[in-house]
Amino acid sequence: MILPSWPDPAQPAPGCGSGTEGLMTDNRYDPETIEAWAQSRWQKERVFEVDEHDPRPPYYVLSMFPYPSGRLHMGHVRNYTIGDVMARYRRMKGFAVLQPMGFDAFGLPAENAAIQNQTSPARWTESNVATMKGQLNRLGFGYDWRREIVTCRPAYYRWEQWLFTELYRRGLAYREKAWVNWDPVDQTVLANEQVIDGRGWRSGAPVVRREVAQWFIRITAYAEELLEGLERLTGWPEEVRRMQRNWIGRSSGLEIDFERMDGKGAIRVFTTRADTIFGVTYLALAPEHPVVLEAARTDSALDGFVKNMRQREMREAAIETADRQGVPLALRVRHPLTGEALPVWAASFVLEGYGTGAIMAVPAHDARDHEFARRYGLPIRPVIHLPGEGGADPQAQALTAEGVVFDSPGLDGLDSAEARDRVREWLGARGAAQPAVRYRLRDWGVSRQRYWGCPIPMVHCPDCGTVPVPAEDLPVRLPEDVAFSGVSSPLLQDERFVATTCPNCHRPARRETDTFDTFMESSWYYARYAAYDCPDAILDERVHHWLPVDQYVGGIEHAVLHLLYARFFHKLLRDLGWVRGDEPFTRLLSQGMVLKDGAKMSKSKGNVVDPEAIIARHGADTARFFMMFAAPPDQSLEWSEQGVEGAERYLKRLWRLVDDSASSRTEGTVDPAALSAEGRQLWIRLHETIRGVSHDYGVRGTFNTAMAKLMELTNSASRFEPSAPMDRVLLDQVVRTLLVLLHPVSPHITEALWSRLGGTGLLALHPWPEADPCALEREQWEIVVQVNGKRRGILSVGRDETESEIRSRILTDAKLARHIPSEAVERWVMVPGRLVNVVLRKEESLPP
RNA sequence: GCCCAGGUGGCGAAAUCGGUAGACGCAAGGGACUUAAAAUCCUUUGGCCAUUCGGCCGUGCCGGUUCGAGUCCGGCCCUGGGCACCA
Repeated sequence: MILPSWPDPAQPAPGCGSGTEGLMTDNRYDPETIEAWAQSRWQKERVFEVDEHDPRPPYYVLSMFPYPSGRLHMGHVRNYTIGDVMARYRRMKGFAVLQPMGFDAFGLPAENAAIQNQTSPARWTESNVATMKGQLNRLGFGYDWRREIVTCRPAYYRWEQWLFTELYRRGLAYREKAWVNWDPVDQTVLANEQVIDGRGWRSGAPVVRREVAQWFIRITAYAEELLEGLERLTGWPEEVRRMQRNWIGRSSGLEIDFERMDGKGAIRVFTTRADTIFGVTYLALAPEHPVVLEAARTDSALDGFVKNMRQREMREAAIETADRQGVPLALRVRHPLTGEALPVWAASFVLEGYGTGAIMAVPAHDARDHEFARRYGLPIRPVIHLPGEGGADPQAQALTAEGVVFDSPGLDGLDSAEARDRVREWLGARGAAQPAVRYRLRDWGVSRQRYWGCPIPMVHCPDCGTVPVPAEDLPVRLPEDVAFSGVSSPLLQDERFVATTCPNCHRPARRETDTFDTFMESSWYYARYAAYDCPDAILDERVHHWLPVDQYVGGIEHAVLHLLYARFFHKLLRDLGWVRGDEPFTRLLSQGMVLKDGAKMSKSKGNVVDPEAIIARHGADTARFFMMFAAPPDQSLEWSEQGVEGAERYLKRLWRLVDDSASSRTEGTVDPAALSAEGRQLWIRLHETIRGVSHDYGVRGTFNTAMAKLMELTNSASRFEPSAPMDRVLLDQVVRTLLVLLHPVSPHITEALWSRLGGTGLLALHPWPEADPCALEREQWEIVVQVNGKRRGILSVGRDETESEIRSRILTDAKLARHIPSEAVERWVMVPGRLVNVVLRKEESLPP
């Protein structure tokens, strides 16, 4: 028996890839050696490097880039394996696949680590980047590393700064004093998206309210488009779309003016229930509402209440749902329809940031208004009832559902929707109301009082005010040799950074010391990969070749943070003329978490499994195989050391199959007519596997079922004993096809075995096989025979057998017929190729 | 409280369009090989009844539609996730 010997990793085989030269004669499966060998082959052949001149059609696969925390964790391994499998599959399908990788390198952990380890955030970060890059390569992921983006490098962030100044010039970025979420541990402001259950998303500390001057980007200007665009994102999981829909939180209603009886103008409220306007018994204003603040100056009780509200923590505000407090103002307003004088209250449950910060309270039909009214003895006036129902006592409980209006002159008998229309017409005609659409979504606060982030390119000039840094002066470099002591940003004390001149008047001025929220960097990196080395602009025409991303892969935890911001930035870039199309990511796969003992892996739980240890023990191919086999990609995956061993056992079995079949294989073309009966079965199975696996990879994205099908075919091939000469040709075909189909998941072992079988070229570039339709056209089926829906047996049926032939065979089959008294058959349900159900008349069914 | 997923053997899971429930793998039991162990191979494995042929039950619970339901419909329970004073 002559087998090609192992290629020597030290002397990679030449491009033609016969792989016959080399020194190794050992037949053992040694992952470490073959993985290094395969990786050096791909690198030498530049398999993963693509550009826009490639004649193959483009396909862009992107996995969410990691924060360089130091080492990869299992979540990364899963995420990037899914991405790599999709990329390798599409490459074999003939696409020029762009799969880039980079690092989301700004962020707070670098500052903490720098203090702990007496190093600088820059050095710490860059060293982590190097480590993690090595780990990614060790796993065999096929990235075009020429395009690498490390976001803390000026070549990248200068364009982020430039983009921000453009937005500023267009009024899409602005600075404003605002009540913000302040994280007292991280000493910084948080966006609403970054507050989870009243706590900072990273520190976990209770967030407090503070009024600080902040930079904002006007995401609300795109709220409608961001919402509407979700409808067309059919390649996204419904779950993510729903979460974004909730987050944007559109509601449409009416803004209504209530005239102040002191003659000083009006208070404007926002309501979605104008149909209840005759049920209004008071107005409630947020504690931060300007009218409240003004009144508090001369009202000490009110002033105390306002100060108290300001100090409460966000979390308490959430818990205190039941505790609705308020203080009355010495002010009345006029009801716009009845002219009645209504009291005005400052109330804890009204939010300054939503609507107009003021509501018309209808205690009979709103649970919050109701509780507040009961607590302070305010009147409750029902104006809605449900048709055909006596209904509960409106004094005891609010009726919040829509219904039919009563006790409302001019609206009586109308349903809620009709009544709203009429109120809008009445008040609109008098200029006392206008339709309004409000969103839960707020403008994105992007200022962070941290050091390790992208400097906000603005200068504060005593004479000219806030001035953007001109494009030719960008980037504003973040000084990297800083003295690092405590929690506050070293930029505040760094005169070399802060002291500058005004770009306008050239007199001394001060730089902005806030840095950007790190979600800024990840909002546009997908586009920069396409124009990674463009030196004089943010992007260039190459983005039109690659964008949008065909397949994006990442964790569900970014459903409303990163994925909403990136969609927003894409629209900004589109409106500035840099990209085409409305959405950045056509298809999205949200992969599930990696669990151990039913819980998310974390240091505090002590259940972390280090990917590097797994690779050292079992090899990258085994790790990748297990990740794909153990669960569908969008579900959580339970880590199992025994499962990993099972995956390794499978790869060893495949290795042995190639070895063992060496003497019984013959190269050539399969002629189905010349196969033995068993050979024909295997041939059919081969082509069914090709069809099934292709469907699983390309359409369903269920890699676990694809692996199961490959294991079945492997088992069949191992058991197969060739009898006809053509059987030997078939066996060769099956073994080779197995390698091709498994390659996206376990690329190294398959590349090595391919080389060993004398396969031409690199398997990584081998065309994907097509199933032979002749093999899929079956001549024989096993169909199930049921009697009254109960399975009673199985019957082998030929393609040409008629229904009546099948029926008579069932009635004469000894095992089946005893369940069927022939005179009792009521009807035959026949599903071709599937089953036959014999339905008996009830009273004549046989007892067991 | 509102919205959304999910609940299938001892475990991870499969069943793709309403048509054989448990593919594939893990674990466990039995056996082969071995002086022995590891590795590997063969074999059994949802529950109950039966010496055998075989039968009955079984996809969270209760009901319904259907010749036929893990899959569709109604109600409920549990787990996980998202949102949560949004007017």
